[in-house]
Amino acid sequence: MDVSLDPTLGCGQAHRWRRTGEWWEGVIDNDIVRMRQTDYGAEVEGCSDMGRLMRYFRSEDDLDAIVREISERDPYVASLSEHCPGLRILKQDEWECLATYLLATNANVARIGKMVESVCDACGRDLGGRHAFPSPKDILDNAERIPSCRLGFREGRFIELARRVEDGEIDPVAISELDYEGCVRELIGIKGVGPKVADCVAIFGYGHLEAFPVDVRIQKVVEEMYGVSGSYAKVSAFGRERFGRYAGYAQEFLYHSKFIASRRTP
DNA sequence: CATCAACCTGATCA
DNA sequence: ATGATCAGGTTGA
Repeated sequence: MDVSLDPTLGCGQAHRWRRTGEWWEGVIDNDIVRMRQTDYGAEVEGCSDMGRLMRYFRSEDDLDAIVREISERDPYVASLSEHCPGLRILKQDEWECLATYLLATNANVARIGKMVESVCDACGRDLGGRHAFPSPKDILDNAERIPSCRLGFREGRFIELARRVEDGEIDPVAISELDYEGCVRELIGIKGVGPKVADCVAIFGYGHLEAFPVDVRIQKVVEEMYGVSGSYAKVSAFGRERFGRYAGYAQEFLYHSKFIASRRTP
């Protein structure tokens, strides 16, 4: 499997990966996984289920074919993939992805990571050094520790989400049966989940690669490059129609192009 | 349906 | 150093 760890794990799609020297350390389910880049792919330590790891990295995604397909619709955006070869969209755990992105509201990537790690430390199973992402029950059983995580206005939404999932009002597994539109419709009904978070969960948690999440950065790029602006619905629909079933990958390429541009311009 | 302030906190900027 | 600003948005008016 071809993969570049830096753009894949460091771009903010998953929030539990930390880089120390040449090693990336993260938590997948109940494993503390360490990875480092090799010529051909990645070296892995600590993973008890390589099949799970392959699914996590969506090893079935043929990156060249995806870029080719995007290229038929928009060669320029496809060419942006050269800035981040080996970038893969991840397939994260549904519940973890939903709960994590609920916390992402109006916070920067650094802060999201801290909130997530804090919640894991406070409520998740101790794996030895790192903690697993807590189940809804873990959160409810340790609710008194949540205030120390300093989630701010997200705290109430976070606990309510845990309660509704634990009570069966929300079923993250059942949502995986739905198509993209059904998935988003279902997610948006959750308090604290708007269109942006729903799209992120649809793509990173449920594997709907046609989702085109529009954050402030993508909003600016799309306006600059295509002159498209306006409501969330309008811009994200533009992305899906323009780039097709791999719009999510196109979104990543655009995201990284903006990153490079903004770092070059003081 | 579009617009807009308020929202917790902390990292970043002036 | 210390205060303003803003951040992978959502909500409710």
